[in-house]
Amino acid sequence: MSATLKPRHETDSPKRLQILDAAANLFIAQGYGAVSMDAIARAAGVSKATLYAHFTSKDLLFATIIGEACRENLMGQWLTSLEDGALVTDVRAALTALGLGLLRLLLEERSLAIYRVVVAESVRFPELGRAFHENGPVQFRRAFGPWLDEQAKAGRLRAADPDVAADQFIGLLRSGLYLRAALGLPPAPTEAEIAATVTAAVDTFMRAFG
Amino acid sequence: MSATLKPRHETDSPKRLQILDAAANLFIAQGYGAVSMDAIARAAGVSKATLYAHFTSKDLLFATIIGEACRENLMGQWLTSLEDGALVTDVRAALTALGLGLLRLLLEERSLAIYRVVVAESVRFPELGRAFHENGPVQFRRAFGPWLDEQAKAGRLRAADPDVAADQFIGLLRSGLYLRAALGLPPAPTEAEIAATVTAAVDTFMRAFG
DNA sequence: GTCTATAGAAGGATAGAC
DNA sequence: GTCTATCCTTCTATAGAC
Repeated sequence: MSATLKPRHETDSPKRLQILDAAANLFIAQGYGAVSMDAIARAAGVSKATLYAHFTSKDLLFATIIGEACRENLMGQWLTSLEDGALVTDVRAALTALGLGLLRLLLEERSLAIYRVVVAESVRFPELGRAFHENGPVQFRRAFGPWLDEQAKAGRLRAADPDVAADQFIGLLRSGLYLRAALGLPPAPTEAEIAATVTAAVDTFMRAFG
Repeated sequence: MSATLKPRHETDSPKRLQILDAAANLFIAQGYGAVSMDAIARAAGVSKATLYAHFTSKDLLFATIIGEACRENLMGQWLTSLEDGALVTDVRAALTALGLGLLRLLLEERSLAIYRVVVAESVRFPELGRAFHENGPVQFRRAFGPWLDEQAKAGRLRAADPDVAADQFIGLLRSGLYLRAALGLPPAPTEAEIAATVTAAVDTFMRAFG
């Protein structure tokens, strides 16, 4: 339950990488309780003894893998789109591009699966909740807030608390569609629904802060 | 896995009610995988044989209990506040009262625990996702939408798609605080934070739809 | 209906050979 | 490091007595 959390390295043994990959797929898809160490060993093509030679417990393996999944930047990659030259002065276009990228990412099956696992196990594994929060909302605020301030200084947006505005933008994006998808309810979101949700979110945001 | 789902009745045997109560507390607090039938029997003060006499499988017991928890109206009780006479003509006050009631309810430890369990298990138990969605967002739309239409007809709100507006109001309420609480991250939300979140949500909503 | 006792399977973790 | 084989615990579910 307490040991060193080694991140993944290219120098890691092939077996270790096999274990990490197999366990990640299983844990992310099925959660902690539904996956056995037997199943992981089988999927990784190693014996259970080898598995335990690399990870001293199931808890440690789980925390390592899901923590790493959270740190693989849920949102960071999309924030750079705010720096796109053509969009700097067109607030609505910038928000729409950002919103589309973010919502598509949030609705990917892998993102949803990580969300389900983290929400389910964050009580027993508090470090997972912290990692998810830090790499999701917190990171978004850190990048989006300054951009909002910049736009406000340029007179293209009303001055407001940037953290609140950032949270509300995410909240608007996650309205409606997201919960349905997180619960796995059919029908799966269509690209048209995603676009409509983003448009509605940007409309509301611009009316409030434009 | 498939059997008749009997709801709770006053005519039910005391043992059955003991089982339902004990199992509900355990499942809601710890989820499906972490709770054993042994633990439920112990907490209910009955033997495992008695437990199985009432519920033919762990799956059935789990689905019965969580489904019932979803149908115990997560939101319905608060929608009546919209009919409060004094608030009919004061849109901002009505939204603030509604928002406070809803957000406080959503942040209760029991509501959060149900959310965690449903999100975690809705893939394996699709009926739970449906029950949660139907008794949460869908029911809210059904009550909030007509109220919005009414306000629009009275000229106190701008005409807009009531479903979208209802979803966005929930989205604004759940921005920031809610995810942190769902992940169990300290510090626990204070009443001041709740009030500030509601005020900010109503502000944004009124700027967009007022 | 309710209990004690237990079957039968699967779980996490380890010993010892190579 | 890696394997096979196995230990011990815990799990779901049931048989049989009252």
